[in-house]
This record gives sequence, structure tokens and C-alpha cells, in this order.
Amino acid sequence: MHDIRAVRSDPAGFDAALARRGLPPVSAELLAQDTDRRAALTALQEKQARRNALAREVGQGRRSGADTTAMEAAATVLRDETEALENQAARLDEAIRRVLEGLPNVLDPDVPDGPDETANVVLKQFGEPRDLGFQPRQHFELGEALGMMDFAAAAKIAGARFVVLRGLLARLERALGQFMIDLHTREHGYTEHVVPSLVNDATAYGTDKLPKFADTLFQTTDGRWLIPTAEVPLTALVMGEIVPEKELPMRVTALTDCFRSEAGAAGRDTRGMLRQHQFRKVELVSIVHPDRSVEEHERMTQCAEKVLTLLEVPFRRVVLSSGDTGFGSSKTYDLEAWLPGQQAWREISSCSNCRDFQARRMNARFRPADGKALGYLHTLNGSGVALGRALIAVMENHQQADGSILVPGVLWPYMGGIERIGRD
RNA sequence: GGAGGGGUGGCCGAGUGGUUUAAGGCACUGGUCUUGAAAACCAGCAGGGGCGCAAGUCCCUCGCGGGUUCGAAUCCCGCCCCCUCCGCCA
Repeated sequence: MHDIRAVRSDPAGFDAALARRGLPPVSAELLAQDTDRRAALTALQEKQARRNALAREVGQGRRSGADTTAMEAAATVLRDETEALENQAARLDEAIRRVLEGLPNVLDPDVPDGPDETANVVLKQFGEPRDLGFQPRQHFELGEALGMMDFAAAAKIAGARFVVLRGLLARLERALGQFMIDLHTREHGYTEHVVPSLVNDATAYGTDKLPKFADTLFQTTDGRWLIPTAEVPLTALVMGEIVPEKELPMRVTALTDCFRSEAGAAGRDTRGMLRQHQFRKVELVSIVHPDRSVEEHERMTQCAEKVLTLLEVPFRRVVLSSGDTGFGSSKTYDLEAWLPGQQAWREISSCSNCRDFQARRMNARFRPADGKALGYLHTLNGSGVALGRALIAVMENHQQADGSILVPGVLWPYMGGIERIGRD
């Protein structure tokens, strides 16, 4: 959500920022409405002041026994006029808000311009895809051959885009989650949380999922929303709060189920468990002082990278182009893991700096230590990382010629010492 | 789900139609005093917005939204949340 004052102080710059997102200019129209709104407000407040004064006089008059009939009649007229101006101001306010809340975040200067994901820029590669010495198989081939990954059962129970994991693959997914949570809490300073998987409108709005992306979410019959990521409840922890500066940065994490309707992804990644309606994910959220979000973005991304490094999965860091950067983000790094079965780099983590975009929507502020005016917090979120996709990456990168999978050493403690997943 | 009670500033708490511009206290900040500290005393201390170069001034907000009234923290209606008891339940 943008501040109308940002439009007022630099209309050309505001429109230029929109142009990077491929959007038409809006500042002229917004400023006209803003001028009208403020004129209405000024007129309204003048009438309110007179109404208040008159009401006070009536009160004094009544107590002293004077006849207040004429004053009361005047006050009634004033009240009706006030009401009309109130409606006018509210209408204009609403119109401006509707436009502003539909506009995406301003992009960081570092973000490369381009129409879509083809313009993303690979910044760094970690590890090399290994020559396995045989024809690598895709995760679902491996999983189904092991009898531990069952899409037919999931389809029967729930429908397409779900999976049933069984036995050691189920345990491997659980191990991945435990490992990641432990890593981020013990070594990266994040505090573990258990949070609601259903959230209300205000929470979904504050994290910029509503009103624009309602069709990508599942809604419950009582009007709540299933979270598409723990970013939503974790970030909303500061909704409406004024956080003392000394409590910053706040670093919070949670392992949750995530639910996505995947509307608009029909036909994409239909095989396997790459794109599901439900998956689990360890999410990292940082709430920081506005001066600190750029460095926190780097730090958070490194926390996610550490996971893949320890899992011995080759990956690369990509900065998303202007056309691929999400609505609420000013800059996003994706981590793409190498999938030998697909012979492709696929997104496994996404770390975004939302700056004050979400904080404005949810009115999340901090109180500066020096006693100066309140400011909006900066919020960042990143996957640290998605369990389903991590499972895929581990399976495909550590597969053996006989279809078994070697468990990365870092997971052995979480697997009860099991080092290899095979049919036997 | 049913019955009852409640929601006032960072916290406690007064306030059932008009000097309440929300009393008082605690906490916090600054000052006086003191060798220093404590105590005492003095002062400050919510958020948002309009107008204004500024000083300042006015408006809105007592969980949220409507309504009654010249005037609402206070009365009425709806909703949300918390507490107690009952019912159901992992």
C-alpha cells in the first residue's frame, strides 16, 4: 500500500515506478481526487467545529433556563450539512484507497527490467550438477518405484495436485522440517512459532493477499482463509502494533502447511509433487528497522542457502526481474535447486524484501529510541525452505543407479541413523 | 452452541446524556534538590488527519460498525474479542 503523500510529493517518480511494472500512470487522477478530498475535509471540519460549539451553547443555555429552540434548529441544519460532507469525504477517501491498494510495491533500483522470468538474472551458483553416471530419474519415478509416493491414493482421497507419502519418504519429509527449524532457531536467531493456518480478512489483506489474489486462496465456509504460506500469520504478528526499536530485529519462523488453489497454473507441472494444493514449508520472517532491510534481505537469503548447502544440493541464486517480482515485494531472490531428473533449475526458495508495503497495509510501526516520530517497519519473508521441493531435490540429486536414495549426513540424526532409502 | 459478565491511554482505574478540553494513580522522560542515588517537588507524556511558511489551530478516534439526540465513553441495534458457568470435543 502506498502513501498518497508519496504521490503528492513526486507524481512523476510515482508514475515512473509504475511504468517499471508495466502499469499506466495514475498520479494525475489520484491527485485530483486528493485535492477534492482535502477540500471536503476542510469544509467538513469547519462545520464540525461550529456544530460542537453550538451544542455546547445549548447545554449552557439549558442549564441557565434560557430558550434554546432557535439554537437547536440551527444545529439540526448544521448536522445534516455535516453528514453530507462526511459522505462525500468518505467516498473520495474510498476511491483513492481502492486505487492505491491495487498498486504493486515500488521496485528496488537493483531489480533488472524485463517482461517475465526470462529476464531474471543468475547471480551466483553454489555447487555443480554431478554426473551420476546413469540416466537420472524424476522424483515421482523414484518415489513410486519405492512404493513410498502415491498419487493415485491422493487423487482418490482428495483429487489432483495432492500426494500421499509413505514410510521412509514420509519420514524424510519430517526430517527435513525438523532439520530446517533446528538450523534456523539454533544458528540463525529465529524464534520458532506455531501459528493459525486459518486467518481472517484483515490478516490476508495486510500481507497483500487480499483483495487482489482471493482466487489463489482457499476460503472456509465461515469466511476465513487457509494460509498460502506462514508469511501471512507470522508477518501479521505485528499488525496494528507499535514495536519499541530496541526489540528489533524480530526474527520468527514456523513450519506449517500451505494451501494454494493454483488457479492459473492449469496444465503446469502436473506430474509429481512439484506443484501441489497443499505442501509444507519452513518460513522465515524478519521484522526490521527501515534502515536495516537491505542487509537483512541478504542475511535471510543466506539462511535459506545454508539449508541447501547442508543438503548437498546444487543451487543458484537468482534476482527476479521487474516482470517476475511479486506484487508486495520490492526485490526478490529465488533459490533454484538443480533437479537432475528434469535437467532443470527449479525454484525451491523465494526471499523478498517488502520494505514498508505490508507494514502500511497492516499499520505496523516502531517507536524510535530517540523519541522521534513513529515509523513504519520493514517486513521480509523467505522460504527456508519448502519441504516438498526439498524432498524432490534430495531424492533426485542423491539417487543411486538402483533407485535407492542416499540420505544427506545432516539428516541422519533425524532419520534414526538411516543412511539410505531403498526397496529392501 | 446456550446463559451471564466485561472491553476506557503503555498499565491500573474513575466516568450511566452537557466545564470530561477523558479524573486519579503507576510506569516512563526532563528538571529542581543531593557528593551520588533514593525520596520529595515541578513539568512533560496516545494515534491519525485538515489548514498554515511558521507559531499554532481545528477535526476524528473510549473494541468495530450503524442508530437516537442540539449534544454520546455514557442510551439503542448488529458484529468482533476476552472472562465465568453449562453443553460438545482432540
